[in-house]
Amino acid sequence: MDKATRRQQLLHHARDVFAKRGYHAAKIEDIVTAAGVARGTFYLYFTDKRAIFEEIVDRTLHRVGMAIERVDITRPVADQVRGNIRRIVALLLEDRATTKILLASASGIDPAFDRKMTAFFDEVATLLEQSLRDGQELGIVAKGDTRMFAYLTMGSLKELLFELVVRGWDHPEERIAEEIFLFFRAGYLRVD
Amino acid sequence: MDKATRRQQLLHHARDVFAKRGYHAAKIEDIVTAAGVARGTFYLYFTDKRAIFEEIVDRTLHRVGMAIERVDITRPVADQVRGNIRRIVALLLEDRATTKILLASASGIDPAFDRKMTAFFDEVATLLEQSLRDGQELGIVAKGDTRMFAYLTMGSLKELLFELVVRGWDHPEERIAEEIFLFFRAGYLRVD
Amino acid sequence: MDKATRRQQLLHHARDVFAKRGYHAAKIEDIVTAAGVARGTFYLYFTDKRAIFEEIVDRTLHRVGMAIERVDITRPVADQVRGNIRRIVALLLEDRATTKILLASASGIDPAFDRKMTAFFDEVATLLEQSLRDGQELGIVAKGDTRMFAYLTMGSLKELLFELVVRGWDHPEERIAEEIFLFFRAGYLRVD
Amino acid sequence: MDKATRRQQLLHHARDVFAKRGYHAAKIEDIVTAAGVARGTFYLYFTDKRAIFEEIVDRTLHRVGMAIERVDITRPVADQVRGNIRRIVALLLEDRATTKILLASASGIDPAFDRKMTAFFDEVATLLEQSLRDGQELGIVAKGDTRMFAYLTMGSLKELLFELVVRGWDHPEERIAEEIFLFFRAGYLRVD
DNA sequence: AATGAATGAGTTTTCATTCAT
DNA sequence: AATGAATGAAAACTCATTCAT
Repeated sequence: MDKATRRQQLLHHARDVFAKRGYHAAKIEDIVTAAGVARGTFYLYFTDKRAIFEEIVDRTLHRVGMAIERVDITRPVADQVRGNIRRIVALLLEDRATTKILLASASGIDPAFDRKMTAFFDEVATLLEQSLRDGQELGIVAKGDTRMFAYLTMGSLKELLFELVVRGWDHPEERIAEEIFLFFRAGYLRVD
Repeated sequence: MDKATRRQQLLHHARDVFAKRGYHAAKIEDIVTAAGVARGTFYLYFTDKRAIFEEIVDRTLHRVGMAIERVDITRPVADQVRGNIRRIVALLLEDRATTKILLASASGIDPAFDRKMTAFFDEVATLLEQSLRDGQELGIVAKGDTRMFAYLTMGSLKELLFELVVRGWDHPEERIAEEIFLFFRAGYLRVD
Repeated sequence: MDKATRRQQLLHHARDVFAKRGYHAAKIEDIVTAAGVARGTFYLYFTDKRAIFEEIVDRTLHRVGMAIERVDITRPVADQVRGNIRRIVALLLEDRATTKILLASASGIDPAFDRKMTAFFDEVATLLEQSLRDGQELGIVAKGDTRMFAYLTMGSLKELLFELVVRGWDHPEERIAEEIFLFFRAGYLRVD
Repeated sequence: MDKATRRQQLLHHARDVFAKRGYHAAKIEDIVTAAGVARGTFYLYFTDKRAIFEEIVDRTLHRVGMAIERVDITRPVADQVRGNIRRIVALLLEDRATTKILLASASGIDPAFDRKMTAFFDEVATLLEQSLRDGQELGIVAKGDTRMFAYLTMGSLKELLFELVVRGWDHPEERIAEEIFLFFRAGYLRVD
């Protein structure tokens, strides 16, 4: 087994252990047992527990970052928004273990790591906010605080994915993105 | 100092410590130092670290539960919904330290505790879902999966409060509830 | 048992363990077993293994430093030199375990500690050198490199004490200082 | 590269690593990296870390042993003593890395090794003592404890070389032996 | 009730040594 | 012979909890 494969193997099992137990309850022992290697082997590939956790999280954060495309307001907007939602949802449902880690345990690790997560979501919020501002100028986004819209958007997505992935709520995957889109477009309350 | 006051004092300081450091990084030592009592005293009032954490969380969960009133569809709905949002937001912004704990560290404690948090949000989601179903029958809630609406609702609220409380985002408190209400009523996207 | 006594007890047993095994072979386990306390107790009194070792060494280094009196050249010199030698020898033979540590294991601990030892002996050498220079001006110290005389002096003392303490060489204690004095005064070779 | 050369290469680099870091801080990894061989290769040539260290030390101990010639009292003594000092000093200044190991880290390795060092210096002390006894009979060594003279001699030499090699004290090499000789012959104190 | 010293289980990490290739 | 990945024993250190005073 070559180095890269062994690394993958450790990442793979670590991901499962973190998803199952959470960061603090996950012991190096659990990871190496799952991977079927000796304790010392772990430290040949990762400097410490935090490093492997960070790598797992980073990889997916990066993919999520890549999945979000800035909305081009010179083209039809609806499908671009739908596309963004769809890509994020698909990506996060594809590797449920990592999504679980991301949404359920990637906080309270240590100050530096927490800052990193914060920074990521800040970045996404800022990206989103810019699009929303562009949209307001074109009249395709309602008036209101765009930062707040951004948080409301992220929060609703996060919670939904959390329920789907962490709590195993069963909902037809293909309809998720569309329903979220509709929620952003028209809310659900029909009162005056 | 009588028993009840001493308990309060410990709860108070524990809350601050948990809010500042998170559950795992918070040490009993930190709490008793902050409270100005001896280490052993802590265990006269609480069976263990988890117990005091749970009590802090429970108290607020309970208050949040109490703040949510089932919408009475025989009366005008809009203000009842507004009221629910307002009460939750007010309550959670009133004790920011506890809200911080609730939204940033109350997970990954241990399986039993995690289940309890899950159960609480399940309960809220179910309550919300019932209201949404009632609303659908009356035509004041859009068609669609009510469970999903419930999650989207909770998620957006949680994220917003998280940003306000944990990250210190500054937003005029009095307008928060109204803007959330509008978001649920009409979303923000104005595309076809 | 009060804190100070417990500290002393740990210092006492640690000294014996370090003297017997040397720094690296001495385990915290050995120390706490010898002291009859739990492992954690050790860390209530000392931050780590190095800290207790340093404290043991420092205490004696300090006493040795105090024992050396600058020779006052306006008064008869011989007895002052004798006094210095006598005090150092007496002090180091009084607590043989610590002297053993000082002469046999207080090196190779870590760079910072090694520098500290170095600094101490440098200081002693410098003190000695100054006295030797004063002596040269008065004609009671032979011409020659005073730094070298200082090292030769320290080295001969160190080795002798090492043999007495570490290797258990038996030599009448009361005559040691006088014989060393004679060695510095006249060497032993009687060749031309 | 043949076996003998590879061995030499490992010994050479091990010596440098031990000199730089000391026995305990020197890692096998450091040695093989310096030597440019694989970790496993090390164990083809040496049974363990101690073995290579011992070989480095032994080699020089042996050369020092060889350099000391028993003083022949039927011939002029002064130059024979001078010669002994000169040979030892030259030999130890020639390979400063090994001398550093010998004087700064060759203790606290393990009981067996420590005994070996002890035994070597015992042997030298005994050799020296015998010469000193012979000398006393001829009247060319002062009265006094010859064992003590032996230790004082060894100690002064060791410390001086330690300062020259380990601490980088700069002193004209050609004069060292002569000054030491003078020290043994007449000390430096000129008091009554 | 209050204290705070003592406890020791639990975990991470290091690194000399082994061994399959 | 050479390699270097794998091993696992060993040790330090932490901290929630207990308990004698």
